Amino acid sequence: MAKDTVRATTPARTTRRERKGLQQEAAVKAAFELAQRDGAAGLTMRRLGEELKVDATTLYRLFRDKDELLLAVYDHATAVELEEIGEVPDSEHWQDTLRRIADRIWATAVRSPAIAALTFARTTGGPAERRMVELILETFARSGLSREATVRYYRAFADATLGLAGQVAVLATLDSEIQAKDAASWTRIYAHLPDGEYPTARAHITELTSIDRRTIYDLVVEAVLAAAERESAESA
Amino acid sequence: MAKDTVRATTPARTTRRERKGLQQEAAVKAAFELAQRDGAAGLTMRRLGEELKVDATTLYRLFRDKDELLLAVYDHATAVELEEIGEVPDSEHWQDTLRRIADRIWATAVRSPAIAALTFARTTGGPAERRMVELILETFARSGLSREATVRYYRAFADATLGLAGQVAVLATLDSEIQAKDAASWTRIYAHLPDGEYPTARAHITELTSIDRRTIYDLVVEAVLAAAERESAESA
DNA sequence: ACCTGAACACCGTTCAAGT
DNA sequence: ACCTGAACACCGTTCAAGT
Repeated sequence: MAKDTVRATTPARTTRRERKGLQQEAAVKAAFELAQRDGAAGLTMRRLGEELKVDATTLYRLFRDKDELLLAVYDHATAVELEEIGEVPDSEHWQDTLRRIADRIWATAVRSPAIAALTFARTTGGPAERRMVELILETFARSGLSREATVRYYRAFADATLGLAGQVAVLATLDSEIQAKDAASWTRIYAHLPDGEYPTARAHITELTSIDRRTIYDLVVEAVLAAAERESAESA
Repeated sequence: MAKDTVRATTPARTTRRERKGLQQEAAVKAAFELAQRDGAAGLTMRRLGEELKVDATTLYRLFRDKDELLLAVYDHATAVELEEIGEVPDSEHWQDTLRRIADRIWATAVRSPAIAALTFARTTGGPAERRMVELILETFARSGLSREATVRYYRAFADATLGLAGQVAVLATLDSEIQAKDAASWTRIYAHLPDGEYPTARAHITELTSIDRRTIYDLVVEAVLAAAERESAESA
């Protein structure tokens, strides 16, 4: 519990900047846990202040506004991802590396939907994001793609994974009542409509109700990897 | 200007249900325009009430809550998309139909970012959404895929396009200051770092700064279509 | 039958005042 | 030098009261 680190209880031999850094770290950690526990709606400046036993307005000396705090929290989540991905063995095929990365991005969205939902479309500008960019670029570059194509596929991979993971995250932050409604939408809508109205949807009702989001995520990831592979084979 | 339709100024020969339907329609249209004009943050119940010259709380007889209103607005946007897509000629290749659909989904996100950002991860349950589902399913089914694969690719296509379009939409709803920061992030971050730190990112800096989001969108769409084509060729 | 408006329980953020 | 707390300008939503 480093809760009180936001207060000036640090020893005298730290510079102002170091102290501020530590306070930010403590606030980010607390915000992360708060969002985890109480969801996106629970992460407010007042509640975070309470958690840190500090007046909410004090947080504005640590972060310019709530947005900046959110981005810092998201970068923290990315740092965790990177740690889980760990070292990339030299022998690992570039596609397998990307599959592992995609898997961790998904895991973050499932574990921390509140944070992911709030920031999936954003650039954090933080150190973890930079390392992640470097890793994905490096990996596509290994495939033998041109510089231009490497960047194109890096972006396709990053945006598609974050976009799809963002959807699950947003959904997970909604009321469980709405989630249930969303999950049952196929049967709810099509099971009780006149026969002629949506013939194709009705003909596929079994398949529509049984497919899961992770399958779709993997399908899109594989489609992007396959396209990259084909393009690198062509240029070789 | 059908502004006052929310008030009970309709002739006596309409049932209560018809009247409510008209009022809902007028509210949805006004909400759509309000979001267009003032952005996501501008679409509040009070402001919508003002626009319709009705007390904000009156809207709660038309929609259970703000979420329900939002979904109705999103369904309205989907209806516009469908109109723009128009009839699908029998001669059109299934991939070209899907390209046109993807293009209109993108257009909605660019034109109505506030609405798209608020609802891209959601199911509206409305009539336009049902017709859209029917159209996309129908089109994939034309490719000769199995029932199971048709549904798989329908979802991959729909989720990927909405996810990516959702990202541009969310970005477009942010302060223009933040948008500029986001757009310039590559040069801002990597141009001023020590040489050894992110070698791959630095080596790709020109390409990273020049790529645009629409190129990435099209790349992902094409990757999904190519995967569908290969799978349908295999099963044939 | 329909609509209003006061009220509740919140938000993010600013800034003068305290220690 | 640092932190507080009152205050501002908002939210979505409920419900008793009006016409």
